[in-house]
Amino acid sequence: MVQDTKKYIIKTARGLFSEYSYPGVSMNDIAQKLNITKAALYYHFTGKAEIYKKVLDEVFGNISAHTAEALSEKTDSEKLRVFIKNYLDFGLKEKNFTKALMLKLSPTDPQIKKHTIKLRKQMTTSIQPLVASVIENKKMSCKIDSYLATSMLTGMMDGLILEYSFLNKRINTEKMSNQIIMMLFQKVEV
Amino acid sequence: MVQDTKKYIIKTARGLFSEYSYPGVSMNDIAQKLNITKAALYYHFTGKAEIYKKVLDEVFGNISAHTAEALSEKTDSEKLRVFIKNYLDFGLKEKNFTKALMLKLSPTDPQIKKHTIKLRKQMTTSIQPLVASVIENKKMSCKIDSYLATSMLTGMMDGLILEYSFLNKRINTEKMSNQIIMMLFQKVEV
DNA sequence: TCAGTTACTTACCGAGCGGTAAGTAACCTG
DNA sequence: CAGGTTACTTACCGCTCGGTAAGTAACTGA
Repeated sequence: MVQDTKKYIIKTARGLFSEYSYPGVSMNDIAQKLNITKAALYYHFTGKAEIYKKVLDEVFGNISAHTAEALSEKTDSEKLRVFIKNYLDFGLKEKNFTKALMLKLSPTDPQIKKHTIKLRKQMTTSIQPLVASVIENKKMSCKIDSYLATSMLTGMMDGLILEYSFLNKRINTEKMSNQIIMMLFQKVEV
Repeated sequence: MVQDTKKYIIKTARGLFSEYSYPGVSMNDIAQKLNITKAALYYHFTGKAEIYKKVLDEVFGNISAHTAEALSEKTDSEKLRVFIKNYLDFGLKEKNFTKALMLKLSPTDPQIKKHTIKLRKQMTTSIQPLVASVIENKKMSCKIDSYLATSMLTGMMDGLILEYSFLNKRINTEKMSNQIIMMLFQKVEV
């Protein structure tokens, strides 16, 4: 059962990367947690970078799924609300990981950085139209570029996730997502 | 001239930490850039952590100065605008540094993390009253906690800084600061 | 039964890390 | 001019890192 072992390695690695970030996790750490030797990891993968990339793919797969779920809501503002909530929930759960590392950060390996940028761009592209339509429908007092607004939204969410997990604060994502929408798009939803 | 050498070391270390982050810079890197040996650094400082802390103090000193400058403006909204612009300018200039690392991130050394939290809290505390008054005066459609709003503001700025420097995008901080105010506080300033 | 593959382990490598002990030139002071 | 201090350098330490070569049980198919 090669695939099972591989999947189990990825799963374990993901947990560690999520908790301690890429440079904070060694091949030995991963092997120890699996009760195997480091060399065994090199039987299944070409190296640390490959494992990390596979983890990244999985994480972005989850984000895509959450985004798709949000986009299946009825109204635009509801789509946005669910997207924000899902993103916050996910980011806070995957601590050091979705949080900061994969999104941006210490790109020691240029290939990993490239891969990350590609995946992240996919996500941004998928929600930008939504942000654009929300901005237009909500009659802002002044025109705002939808790309910038999307950056502000994702930037703000990332920033908040970083802030709260850094300070180990509790966060009510339900309330928070409503307040973000209220602040950014002037739409109040009790 | 002990002090001169020390200051020069700090200055050089700051540049490197800013560019490559704490774990990305070794004592050898710092020494090499100064054309001295690694051991010489240990003559002046107890270790890497001490150098980093000194750098952190300097950086936060700069931020405090910028904040004070902003707070000396006449109107609240102008204070806020200048603060945001200064913060963005500074964050983008000090790349990997103010950007992410010192703000939050891989706190291998718990002492450094503690130090960072303390310094960061100082900054937040100094602008929260400003945010509070801006919120109140701008008659939002719904009450928002000033602490949360401050977190959203700083989180958003950090997020944007991260985003733009990660993707190596140019950024017009003048325009950006106006748009942030517009989005967050419904105040337009051409 | 026996060769071949699979899924590992044991034992190692060289490089780089933070940090230190000992030595040494240059200077200042009595 | 001796003695001590200052500001270093040379040479090392132990450790961990990512990665590899070689060996080995367990299973598989002819």
